[in-house]
Amino acid sequence: MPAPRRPTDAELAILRVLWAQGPGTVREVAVELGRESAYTTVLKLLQIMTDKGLVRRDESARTHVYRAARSERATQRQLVRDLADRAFGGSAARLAMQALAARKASPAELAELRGWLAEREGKREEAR
Amino acid sequence: MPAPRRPTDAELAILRVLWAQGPGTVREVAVELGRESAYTTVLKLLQIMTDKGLVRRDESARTHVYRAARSERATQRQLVRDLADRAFGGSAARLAMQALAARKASPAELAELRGWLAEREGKREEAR
DNA sequence: TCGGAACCACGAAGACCTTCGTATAGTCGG
DNA sequence: CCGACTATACGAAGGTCTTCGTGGTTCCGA
Repeated sequence: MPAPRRPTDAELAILRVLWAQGPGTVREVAVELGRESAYTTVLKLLQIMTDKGLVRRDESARTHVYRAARSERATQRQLVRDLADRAFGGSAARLAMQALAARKASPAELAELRGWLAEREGKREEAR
Repeated sequence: MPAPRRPTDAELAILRVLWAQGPGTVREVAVELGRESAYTTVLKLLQIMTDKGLVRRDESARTHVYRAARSERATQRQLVRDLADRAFGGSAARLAMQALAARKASPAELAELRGWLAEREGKREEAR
């Protein structure tokens, strides 16, 4: 089995729809993507993604139903790890700081992040 | 001017060398990359990157010297923003949290991150 | 039953990416 | 001056990505 490649841009756009809407048909995905891409383009991509293992296809009905093979979280982690390796010397923390600097986060998001860090701090204390 | 595309994998590998070592010749970059790619491959990529505006070339000497056109930080920000848009609904904070969850950060890095957040908190207080 | 609508499979075009071989020309030691 | 070494430029091959048209099938309403 060759090394798993990361999803391409067009593939990611389709995965976003499947994650948000749940499993769906080619038409449903195409409609959701708007008139950006023709029906057959979406079809072709989904076929390729099936071959790659990015989505799974239910062929029991005439109109096939596709669903994402991996969760949004798992895919996000893969992409983040990949970017950390390619551009941040493998450091996820440096990536995280650049992310916060690159785009303003809402107070709610910052609070969530602080909570997350505090919790981790707590666990470290416990481990002593 | 067309929309600036993000650096490709091979381009990023070269940029990493230029950021770490400072401006350099084709040979210096090729050596630093190891035997992964032939000299002429690096040359070709640097020529393309020059056309794209990713690097600048000093041709005053016979042996040209290349340097990154944009700083490492600026490029990292662009990549992070791009990934946030493509896979995190535009939220850099969610990206940051996934990054921290995806790969263990060292205590030093976590401390730095806490300090960064605390400082931001301070600034927000000041602004009142 | 018949014609249109919806479906899937397939192929091919065009754009990029990455690789490297070959051609050509400047440089320098002997 | 000449050969070896270095440099740049260029072209082409082979791969991936994205797009969409065409063809063939199935379904369904009139």
